[in-house]
Amino acid sequence: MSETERIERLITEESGECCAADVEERLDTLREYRSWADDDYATDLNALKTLGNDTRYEIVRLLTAAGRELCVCEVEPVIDVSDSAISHALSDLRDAGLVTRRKDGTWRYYEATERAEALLAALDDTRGGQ
Amino acid sequence: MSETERIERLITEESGECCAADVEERLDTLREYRSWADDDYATDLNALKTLGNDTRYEIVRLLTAAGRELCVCEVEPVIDVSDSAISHALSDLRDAGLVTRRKDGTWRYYEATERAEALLAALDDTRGGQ
DNA sequence: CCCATATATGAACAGTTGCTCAGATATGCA
DNA sequence: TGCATATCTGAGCAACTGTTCATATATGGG
Repeated sequence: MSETERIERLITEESGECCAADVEERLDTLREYRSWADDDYATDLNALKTLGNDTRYEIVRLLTAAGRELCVCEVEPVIDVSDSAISHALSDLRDAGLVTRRKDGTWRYYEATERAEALLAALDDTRGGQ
Repeated sequence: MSETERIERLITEESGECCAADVEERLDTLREYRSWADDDYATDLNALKTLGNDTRYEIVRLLTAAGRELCVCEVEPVIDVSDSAISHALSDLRDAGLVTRRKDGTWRYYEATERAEALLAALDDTRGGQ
């Protein structure tokens, strides 16, 4: 059973009839839907991948809840992994465009970006929806 | 070097002075930031984990671009993994609250939820921001 | 009731990920 | 310039994930 045949069967059930051209048209339309901007694709997906991890998600929630930049040493007492893991996490988050970094002496201050806040807000705004 | 000492040093640099009570207060505030709703936590994180995967992300983008429910057999010709992988992906997306399913005979129609659309919109709206 | 079709499920295995440990930078001060 | 502190980096390994293959379920029609 080829996929083309299945689409043909589907269209037949939907509209009562179906020719080869109908199948091609449907497939073209579907392929069209899939062709979104390729440059953004990797970046966007990476933002989701990066935020979709306990440690990194917790850090971003913390930064957002604080509503201000936090020093690495303020993050460490609250998040239960090693200092090294936090440093790795912050670095990944920065690469993903989810936090920014400011240097001040040996201190490093991190703050959630608009993008991170928008993603959390999307979650907050759609809770309980089906 | 304990974390408490580092916080003490930070506060001293920030405000010129720091006593033990200042450190405790700062730590309490930080811990407070971290105590968000625990029920939602797992659900929200799971939504991000689930969407942060090539196949599943592509499927959700496809459904959103289509702007209508799609039959499984319409998803399969466009996404380059086995039928089984697509079925697994759709099932995971449904568990995560990112798509809904409607049965019609042997066909299954899937559609992106508000939550999925909100997350994609958050990405779309914050592109190019630092 | 039996068969064909559409989709779902489970096991298994390769690939990826996230943690910790050890050590490397980098900054400020004596 | 040498030391202490704050943070970062890389390697290594255990744990997790995503895919495929084989098989199961479910629905409709003859």
